[in-house]
Amino acid sequence: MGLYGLYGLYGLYGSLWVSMVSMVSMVSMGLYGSLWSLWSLWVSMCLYGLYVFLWVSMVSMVSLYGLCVSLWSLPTGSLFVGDVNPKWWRPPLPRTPPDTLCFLQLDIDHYVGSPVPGMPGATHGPVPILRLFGVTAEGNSVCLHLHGFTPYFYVLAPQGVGVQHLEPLRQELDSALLRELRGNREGLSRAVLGLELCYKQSLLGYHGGQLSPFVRVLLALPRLVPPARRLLEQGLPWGDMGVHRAAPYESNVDFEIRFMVDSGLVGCSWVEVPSGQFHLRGPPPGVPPVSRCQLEADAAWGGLRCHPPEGQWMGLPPLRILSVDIECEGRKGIFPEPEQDAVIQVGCAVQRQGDPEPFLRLVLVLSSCAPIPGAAVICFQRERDLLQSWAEFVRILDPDIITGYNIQNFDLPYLLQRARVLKVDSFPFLGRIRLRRSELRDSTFQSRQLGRRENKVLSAEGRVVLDMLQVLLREHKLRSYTLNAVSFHFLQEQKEDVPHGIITDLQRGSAQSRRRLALYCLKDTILPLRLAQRLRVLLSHVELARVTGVALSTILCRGQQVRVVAQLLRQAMREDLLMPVVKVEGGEDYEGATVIEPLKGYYDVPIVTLDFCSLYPSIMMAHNLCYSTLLPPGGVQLGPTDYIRTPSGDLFVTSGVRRGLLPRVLEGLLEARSRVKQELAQEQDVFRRQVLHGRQMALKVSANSVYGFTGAQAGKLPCLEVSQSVTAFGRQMIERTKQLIEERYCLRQGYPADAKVVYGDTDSVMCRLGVTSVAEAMTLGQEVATWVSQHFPAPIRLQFEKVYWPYLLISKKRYAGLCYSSSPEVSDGLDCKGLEAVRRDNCPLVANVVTACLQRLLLHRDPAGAVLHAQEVISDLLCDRLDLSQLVITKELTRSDSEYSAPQAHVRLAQRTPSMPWSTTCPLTAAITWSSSWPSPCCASLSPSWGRAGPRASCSVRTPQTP
DNA sequence: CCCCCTTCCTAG
DNA sequence: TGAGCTAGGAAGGGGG
Repeated sequence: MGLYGLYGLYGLYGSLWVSMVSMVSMVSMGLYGSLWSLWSLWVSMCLYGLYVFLWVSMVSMVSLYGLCVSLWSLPTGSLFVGDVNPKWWRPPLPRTPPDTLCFLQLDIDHYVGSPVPGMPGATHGPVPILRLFGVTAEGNSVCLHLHGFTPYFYVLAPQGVGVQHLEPLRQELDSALLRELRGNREGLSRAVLGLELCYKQSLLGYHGGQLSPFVRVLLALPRLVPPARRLLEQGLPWGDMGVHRAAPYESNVDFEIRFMVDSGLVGCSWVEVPSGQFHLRGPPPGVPPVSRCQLEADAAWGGLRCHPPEGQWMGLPPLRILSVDIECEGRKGIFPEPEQDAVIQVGCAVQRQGDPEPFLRLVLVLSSCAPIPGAAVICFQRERDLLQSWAEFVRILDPDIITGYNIQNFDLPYLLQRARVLKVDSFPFLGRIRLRRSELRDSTFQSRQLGRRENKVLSAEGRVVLDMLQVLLREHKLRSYTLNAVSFHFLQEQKEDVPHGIITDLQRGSAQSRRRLALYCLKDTILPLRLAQRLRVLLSHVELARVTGVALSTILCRGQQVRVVAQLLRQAMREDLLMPVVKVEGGEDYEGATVIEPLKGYYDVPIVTLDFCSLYPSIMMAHNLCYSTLLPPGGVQLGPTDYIRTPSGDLFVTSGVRRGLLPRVLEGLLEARSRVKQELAQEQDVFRRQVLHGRQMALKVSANSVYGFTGAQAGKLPCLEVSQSVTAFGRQMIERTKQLIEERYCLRQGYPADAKVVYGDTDSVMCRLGVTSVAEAMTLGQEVATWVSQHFPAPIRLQFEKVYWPYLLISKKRYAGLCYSSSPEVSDGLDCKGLEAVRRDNCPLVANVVTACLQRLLLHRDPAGAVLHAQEVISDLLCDRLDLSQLVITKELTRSDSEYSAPQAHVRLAQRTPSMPWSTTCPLTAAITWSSSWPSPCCASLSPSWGRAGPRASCSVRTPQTP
């Protein structure tokens, strides 16, 4: 009796709590969502009652603690109750609640909610609450609500401002803001929490180092920042100081970034809340949980401890990675549309980070399906049950990361839309917040580099969507990005052979044919997991998040700028420097790097390549180039040794006066890079080497993008003085290097020959030093590099990179050569830059022919033979590389026998190829022409000639436009 | 035929 | 309100 009483009481109590907590969420949901949430509320109420009942009645059986929490996580429906595989649950919670709350944070966001008693910050009205999602070392999922962190920004105050001016200004701004809040439905009573007078400096420009008065504007909600900034910028009365238009600082910093920077928290790091400083959500009198995580707690912002990702805090907990793939019942020749075409199968594979294999394979099939060993098959008669069950599966499984191939733009949107069409009300709740509807958002991403890219974004709070297609598009330049091509390239493994056209037929066939489709579907979930594993995608992205200090999801779905901003802010904060908000204006372009005029030709002698390592970062470090060291024209007067004039005419103070922020940031990145390179040198495992290589590349790209950030005119903080100084130094350096080498390494100075810089681009020079062997070239190259380096300030360093022999220089940015980088005996193979062999805007035949010709020329060292056997090359290609049935010789043209020209063979080939992803299905045509003029204006040529300097040759082929 | 523009993709 | 940068070759199109 008593127990039943408790049950009902606690059920009521719980439901009240849930309803209160859900109020705010419901505001943002539509009517439909609200209806659903009411229903869910009812279910939650029952479950909560049951949960509390179990809790109270089994207090002594502590081992059931985990089970209770699991029950609380039960899905809202009951489709699965009989089918739940124990492996689906996360590991149970430890026997006793944790003493300290320690976990790896994977995702950070914030929401506006009601204050929780006992937590810092406002005690009534809406408050911003940060939310950290993560996983403990034991593999339990965590949701931590952090209270008391306040959004803020700064404005520059007029000289002579005093604390007495603050309260009138606060009231002015406060009432202006509240007036703008139409309706003020949340009942905000105070928009401006406070103004603080502080003394800081702008990080833009050196102004003698004096501090200026700034006002720090603390606001009740992050969304008040833009209007507050606008009001202050437009001008408000500052008491007796009159109306002042105040320049804003750091008002364009995202709330989460602000929080991470201020807390010293980097992405994917371990955090800890000490004993007694957090309150686990749970049974009364605790606050009821709102998430699906196993552990949920509240803590004050100040109670969070952040462990730098070093030593024991470098590892990762057993994260759960869910890979998903769906099959649709498409109509003949029509791409599946969720408004019409059913989802017939959903494949899932789940792997723990660090495990070699998935521990769970599951496929949900519409209609019957024959069993599959090693995989669970669940059959459904109705599509809506299938969809609902999948969503419930996701909620039970509680994955940290959702992966797959093109899930971001296809599978997930399709499922969501299909569920909407079929009115599967409980479907779109895929995140970790119980009452939060998963929504689809269109985002356009535009940059000069990548062009315009349209993406869909699924909201699933607390889970990270990691689409392998997006990762590969960003990080690898491939000819084709189909899952099949990519798997073959990286795994030497391919998809199950099921052509698109027969999917519907297989579905409509028998249990056996649906089994075949299920195998195909499962394979498509396994392949992305294997790809991610082989390319160490998770590890390298985690590393990037840690290095640049932003969250994993930021790394995955945003650009380079936000990473630089985060690093800049961290550095600036330590020195009381503030980031101004600059206006975007379409400025004119600035001058970039020098490309040395190539001495075109075929070189049958060793050519030494020397390059400046991390040229632009090292220039910025060597000359202390930064926002904070820029001396504006007509600025403070300084002694002649206190500043430098860059080759572009801009002035910067020396590091003795003030060390720049950017040089410091770069130091951090490059030191991390050299640590990784040391590791790389000791690593034996092929694939771990690839990771480390990828990681050091990522650090290099991060360092290089610091320069790009200063030149990004549509960016957060462009500073062309910095970027044009960097490139101007670079231009000066490469000219100087050429001059130094040619003046010292010559006959007149006692060297065996006159050295010649035959080519160079941005940070590299290719030199003919007059030596006749690779070994000599390496030795002399080292010496030259060391000697030249002495002429430049640290950390600028010219290093020996490799030797080319032979070397074919066709034009700027187009060359090839046989490469020796470590051993003079063993070549590293052909290196080919800019030629059609490495370009993706031609059909594969073109690249193949060019590669074959380059091999003849550079590997077999037989330029004449390359032409004489032109037909043979084609025959080789026909036989070895291409399917004869796919090639048609449409035209055979003249064979010139003029004594001044090499034999010409004009052959027109048509090749049917699977189209490139961005191309249509038209067959591509390649015209291959051999001619004697060089460099040839022909569309395609491989043509040697003999001049006074010896043999010369060029090779290029093009694809004509498809008619 | 030349010149100038755009588009694509690469080098660094 | 979110987007790193410039140089440069190959090729097509349009205008003179």
